[in-house]
Amino acid sequence: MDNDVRELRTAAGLSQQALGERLGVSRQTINAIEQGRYDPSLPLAIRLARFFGRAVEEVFHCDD
Amino acid sequence: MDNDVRELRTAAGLSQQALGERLGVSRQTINAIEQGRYDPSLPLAIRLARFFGRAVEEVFHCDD
DNA sequence: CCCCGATGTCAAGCGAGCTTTACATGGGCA
DNA sequence: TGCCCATGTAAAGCTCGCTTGACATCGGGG
Repeated sequence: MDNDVRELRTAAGLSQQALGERLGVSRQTINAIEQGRYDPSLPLAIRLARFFGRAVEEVFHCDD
Repeated sequence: MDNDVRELRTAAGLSQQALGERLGVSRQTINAIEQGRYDPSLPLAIRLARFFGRAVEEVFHCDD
């Protein structure tokens, strides 16, 4: 399950810290998601996608 | 965070057990999600939405 | 050179997601 | 009546999602 969070975030000109604050999570959480260390919870995934104006499926890609 | 899983499942004529088997999770997991006892993980949410031919956001509604 | 913002990462801790096993209820059908 | 399917629920256990706090590195600007 990889994702486009880093590309979308940098394209938006935001730091991991800034994005975390906008979404109500810590910068470590954003970092872990970008690195693929774990998947976000469903509510966080929806907030992330909505923040970038994309569908969840467009931001998070299942590898199967 | 409520969802339309029960409606979609019954419309598809499937039992909780049958749906769980199709998606690779237990029937208790399907039951808990339908009852809103907890949210599915992101990969399971994507599998559920895809199974019913919907977008994740169409099946799972954030209450905010 | 020193400072600072941005990133990477670790450890400890807590609650959520999911499992298996098990027991209870209600409905339909022989 | 008895059986079976579907559903609801509970306990115990494991891993994951996320937190705070901390420390390390790198690059740029004074």
